[in-house]
Amino acid sequence: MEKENSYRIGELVRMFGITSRTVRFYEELGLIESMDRDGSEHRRYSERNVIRIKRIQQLKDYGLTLSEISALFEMARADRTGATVREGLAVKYRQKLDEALKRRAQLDAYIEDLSWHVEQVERANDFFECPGASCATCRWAERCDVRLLVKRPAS
Amino acid sequence: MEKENSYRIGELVRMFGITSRTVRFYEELGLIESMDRDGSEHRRYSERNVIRIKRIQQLKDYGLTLSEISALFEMARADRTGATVREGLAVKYRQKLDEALKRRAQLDAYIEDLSWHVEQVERANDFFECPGASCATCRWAERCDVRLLVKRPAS
DNA sequence: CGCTAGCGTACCCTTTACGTCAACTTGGGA
DNA sequence: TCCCAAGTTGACGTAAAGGGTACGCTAGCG
Repeated sequence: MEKENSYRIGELVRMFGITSRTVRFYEELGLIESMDRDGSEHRRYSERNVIRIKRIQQLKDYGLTLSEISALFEMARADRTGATVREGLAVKYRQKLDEALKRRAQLDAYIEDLSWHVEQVERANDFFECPGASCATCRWAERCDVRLLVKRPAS
Repeated sequence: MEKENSYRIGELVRMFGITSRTVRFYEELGLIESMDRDGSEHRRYSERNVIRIKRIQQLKDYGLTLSEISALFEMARADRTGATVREGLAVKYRQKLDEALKRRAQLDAYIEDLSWHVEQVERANDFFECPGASCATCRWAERCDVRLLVKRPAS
């Protein structure tokens, strides 16, 4: 069996476009552990570690936090068949998907609202400054420095 | 001219469903200032302050950060005609709208991707654990504890 | 006068995913 | 052998928008 080749931290940095701080941070969290540094002071990483970092990045891309990822890894250590972990992952994915759908609904409403307001402010229907003493909206005789947005009528 | 009526901080709390800590925090940031406390130790707020808080909440709802709001207020202090501020506001709104549109595009892609993955993981096509020695994806003879997600094929 | 809810200041804490020193130590090429 | 880029530990900082607590003072009503 040939010697497993190993990477130095800087190589990971270049591979993934992350910083060495990140790698060490992941180690702190127990997400990865470097190979035995036997004697050397410098960390060495196996192919396995590389894959693990890729995995972390993928899960991160799908919206899992590092602590969720950590929990999954923890699970994996106890459950070598993978069934429980897969179940947990499915749950997480569904959960993130639900959240995303909810976010999208909110975002749509927000976009609609905001585009209406953009139009208003460009037509000067929405004042930031009270226009002066005769301002009908304000309840003060003198100038005021805030004025409410025109409320978007329910369509 | 009748005496301007004033509110105590607790009243604002009840009005807006915010905490007194928040009100004082806004004061710290210079977003609002209470009326002159002349003599009293307790803050008093005018109608003006009330409107201002409403204004802050509206701008916050449209995605402006407190520091952006602060910058606008700062502008308003210098520019009493309102033209510059309105311009600034329009720019901010457009900017937030653009960001929102971009976020929505990303979110849509994310949702599509993730729903595909949900399906995969439920069909057990996406392993968290390597299934064992015969695993075709892994490059090691022994078990490994991470395996890459199946990559979603470009449709 | 006395009570107590309300208000005051001042300080640290939260979350997430690292960034940024500082001050050394080490590894590997010339 | 020498040198310097690369690596090390450890501590502290950052953003955002307040939350939480401690502990003391006050306003205003009966």
